[in-house]
Amino acid sequence: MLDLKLLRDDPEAVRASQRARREDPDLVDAVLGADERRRAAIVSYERARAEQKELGRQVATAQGDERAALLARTKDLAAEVKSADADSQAALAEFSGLMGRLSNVAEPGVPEGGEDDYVVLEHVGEPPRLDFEPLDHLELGVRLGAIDTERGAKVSGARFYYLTGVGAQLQLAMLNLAMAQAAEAGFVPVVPPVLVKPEAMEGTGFLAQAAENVYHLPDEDLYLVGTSEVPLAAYHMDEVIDADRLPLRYAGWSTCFRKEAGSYGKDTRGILRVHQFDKIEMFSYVDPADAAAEHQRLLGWEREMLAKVEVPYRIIDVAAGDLGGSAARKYDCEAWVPTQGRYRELTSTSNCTTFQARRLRIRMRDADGTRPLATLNGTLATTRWIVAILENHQQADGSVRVPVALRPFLGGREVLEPVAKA
RNA sequence: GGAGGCGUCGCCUAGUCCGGUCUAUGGCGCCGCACUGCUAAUGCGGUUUGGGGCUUCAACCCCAUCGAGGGUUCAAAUCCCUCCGCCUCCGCCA
Repeated sequence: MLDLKLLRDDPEAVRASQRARREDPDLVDAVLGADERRRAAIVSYERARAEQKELGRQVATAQGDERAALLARTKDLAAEVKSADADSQAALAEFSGLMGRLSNVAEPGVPEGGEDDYVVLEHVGEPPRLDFEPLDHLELGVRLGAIDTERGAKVSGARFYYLTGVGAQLQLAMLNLAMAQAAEAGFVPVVPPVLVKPEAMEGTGFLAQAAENVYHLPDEDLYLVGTSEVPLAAYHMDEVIDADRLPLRYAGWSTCFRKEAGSYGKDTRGILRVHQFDKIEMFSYVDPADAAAEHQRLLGWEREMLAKVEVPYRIIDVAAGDLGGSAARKYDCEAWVPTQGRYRELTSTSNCTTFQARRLRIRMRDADGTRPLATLNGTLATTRWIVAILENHQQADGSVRVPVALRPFLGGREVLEPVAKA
């Protein structure tokens, strides 16, 4: 939810942001109009209700004819209150519907434009110079006995897979390494629920543009989360947090589910784009004044983790039109994938400012009072990282060198060797 | 899954049977003030949350809020319905 005060005080700023996001700037005026109508309706209702209450007090003590007369008057008032209440509820529903469609205001400096208008901030590491024809991650995964997409499809359908043997161990090692790093940095490790109520999904902004990618269980009206950001954000829903407890940092480990609607034919090979994967997600609750700095810190922890798996990557500043509704700014780290000759997203960190906190009613309290805090999130490791690790560390004989930091989590193993086909 | 109990403004709690100054009681905690060598104790005042009005600010006023949402009624913490959560017992089962 956008800050209504900001919207009232500086609608032009919100219009500009909507334009930069390639969303409808006229929505701003529609929301402001609905806000006016809502306020007027509230005033009418409160006036009628106050009168009704006053008369009610008199009825309570009146006797005889006086009481009968009062009752007649208050009967009419009851009808008035009822209709004023209906009006204000309708006005509120209209307002909320429109307000909910407004995206967060992009941070100053965010590149304008859409998906392809990102700005590359930095390159880290060099793509490996391979003096042999590289195999792609699936070919490598099959040879290592690590990835089985055929059986994944047999059992569950397209975009499902089994991680087996060293594949399963590699994923566990990577996730454990990430969780260890997060814990070291002061994050509270969390294994959250992955089925959540509509309120949690709605509050984090995933039932807007991203709705088509969300799995829903209609019998129970529960949603499968596409990221632990959802349960980590909703964790403090409806709470007021003392400022001296901030920042609160959580690292969630969860399986993530995405329908990948609209990506037919894209990345169908291997485990780059799948319906189910595992992820370690960092999530921070901070004072809004500290949000931009926290965003940089999250990016820093992502860089630290990427360095540990020794893959070359670049950092991009995602353009306004590609931010998603909740984020004010988003940085992605994209790893080099040798067989594709391009960079692919491994992490994404978003500053959602107070947008999610308003929807989820999460506030902070300090000497200045109670107000919404800021939430931020960032990826620390996902199943997809296996793609980059296998491809960048492959050797001519089809074996894969294990990055040094991962070795303790893989029983000291330095190389993953091909196995006979199962 | 079945039966029963419970849910009150930080925590505990009165009120619910029998609707009306409930404009929600009291205690604890917390904040302010007073008193007091310090601390403690005591006294007085304040202390849910959200929204609106009026305001330089504060004060003040109004509306909503007794798990959530409906309903009955002139009037609901109180009566009725649905849902949610917690507890106890029974059943079932990884």
